[in-house]
Amino acid sequence: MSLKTLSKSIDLLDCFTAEQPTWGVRELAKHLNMNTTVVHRIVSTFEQHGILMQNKETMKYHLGLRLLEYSKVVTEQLNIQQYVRPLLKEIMDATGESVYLTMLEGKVGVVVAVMLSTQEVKHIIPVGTRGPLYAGASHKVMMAFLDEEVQQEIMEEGLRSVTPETIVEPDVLREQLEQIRKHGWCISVGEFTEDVIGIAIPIQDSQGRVMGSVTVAGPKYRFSEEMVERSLNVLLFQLPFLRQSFNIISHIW
Amino acid sequence: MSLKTLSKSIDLLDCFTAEQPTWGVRELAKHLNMNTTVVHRIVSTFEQHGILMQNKETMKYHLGLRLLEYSKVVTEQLNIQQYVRPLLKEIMDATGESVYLTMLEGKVGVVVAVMLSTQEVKHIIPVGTRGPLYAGASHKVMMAFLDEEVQQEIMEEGLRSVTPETIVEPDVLREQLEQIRKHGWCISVGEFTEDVIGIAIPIQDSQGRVMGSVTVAGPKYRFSEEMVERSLNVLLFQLPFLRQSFNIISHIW
DNA sequence: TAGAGCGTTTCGATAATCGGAACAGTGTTC
DNA sequence: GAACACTGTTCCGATTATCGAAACGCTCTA
Repeated sequence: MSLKTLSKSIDLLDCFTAEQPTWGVRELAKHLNMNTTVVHRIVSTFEQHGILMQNKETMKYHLGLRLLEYSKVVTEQLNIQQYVRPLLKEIMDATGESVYLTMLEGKVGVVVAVMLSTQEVKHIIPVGTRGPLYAGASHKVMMAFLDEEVQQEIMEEGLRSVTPETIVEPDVLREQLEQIRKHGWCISVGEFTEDVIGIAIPIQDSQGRVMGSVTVAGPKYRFSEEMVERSLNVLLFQLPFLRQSFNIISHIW
Repeated sequence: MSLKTLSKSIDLLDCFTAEQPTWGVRELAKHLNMNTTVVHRIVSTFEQHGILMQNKETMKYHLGLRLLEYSKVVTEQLNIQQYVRPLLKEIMDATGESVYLTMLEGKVGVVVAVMLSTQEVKHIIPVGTRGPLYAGASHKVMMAFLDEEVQQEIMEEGLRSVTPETIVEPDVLREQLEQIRKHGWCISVGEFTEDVIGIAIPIQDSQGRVMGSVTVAGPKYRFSEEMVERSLNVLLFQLPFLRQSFNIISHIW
């Protein structure tokens, strides 16, 4: 069993998104079908701990700076600065395109580290971004190596378009996953971000379970056949080092 | 009044630090003087929401990836990428040293953006780091412009050494704050990090209230008198632009 | 094989949460 | 300028969710 009060409080916290980062008390109450008093108590408790902050002019609430500290602990624990980012940098230098480290969390992928291309035109997805496992190379390459029953569950929960290019046909997706397993890598065009190509390889632990993926991504027009092949070679060359870094991480996790 | 359950749950979350990022259920219960069952319920509720995660081998818990998303919303809201970081970059380019944007949160300072020096030897403090207002240039420069009663409260709560150089004498501190108000900037040596010089200016809103500070920091040996003066000039030159960026931010916050 | 440790579950006693109503503000409308 | 609508906030008795000792199932050590 779980704590109802805490669970509701977290649901409330989840309302604070990039799309709507500020909320009033009654506004939140309406949105969550909760009593105003209850929302107020939750919100003021969060405020006391720096997790929410109140704008004293508009009286509305927004996420607090304390959350930056939690996030700092997470990334430090992943040893991202020390182990992973140097590897991403090498891949970025060799390809010239943005590189992403994505991790598996249940049935979603989470971007945990980025190394941005130094070119003027580049692909940018911020750390912390989450998305469904069926859209985009970085996610599909993880989904392909999950148990079939989990894949089935994801498809039964419904495939929704992120972009017009997102695969929403279960049969098409199933066949693609089959191909990804066969090749050991995945290329997608515009499935998660329009006009962007992603090339991804999975990272597995010593028992062969997928933990995450590494992706090179950039604007379509820069990815000739030769460039695709080169990117893939760079990724596959770095794979053993990435695996090793992940083993260090997984000892902590 | 505040919610006891939620308050305790957040206290529990606060145990997960860089020093001790993983905890067992009974271990946490002992540390917090709480019942094991209670801790277990809190922990598993957090886990259901991705805020904590359990290592299925050691059975211990650690902070979850969901926290990265909250942090993403915070920084996006601050429009740090868009407005602030380019300014920090200019300061870094002009001085060659690491630059920090710190914000005031009650009686602590929180690092909300960094632009690291490209030199081999550099000062590094990660985003999300918190510290008392009496230690280091970035913090003292904010404290100096607070109401006197708040300053008094901070001193009454006790001044503890962060490094051997930290000012712990209330009278010395009071005089320094006086000087900072007079000059409009602050230089400190080794108060927050040993052998590191920090040069900071405050950022105030249109009503003159301190919102944060910007700091140039690097190893002591690189800061000649000339370099100190140059850094200060760079900071003061960028100040109006930084203020403007902060005004944009404060409209949202 | 016994013991000590772990995370987890159960269930009745307990105490914290809930929520309607009212308060104190601000800004808008007529 | 008074009535209204809207904020965030506080109060207090009824409600119900949380609490916690004890036990379970497991692993690891002696």
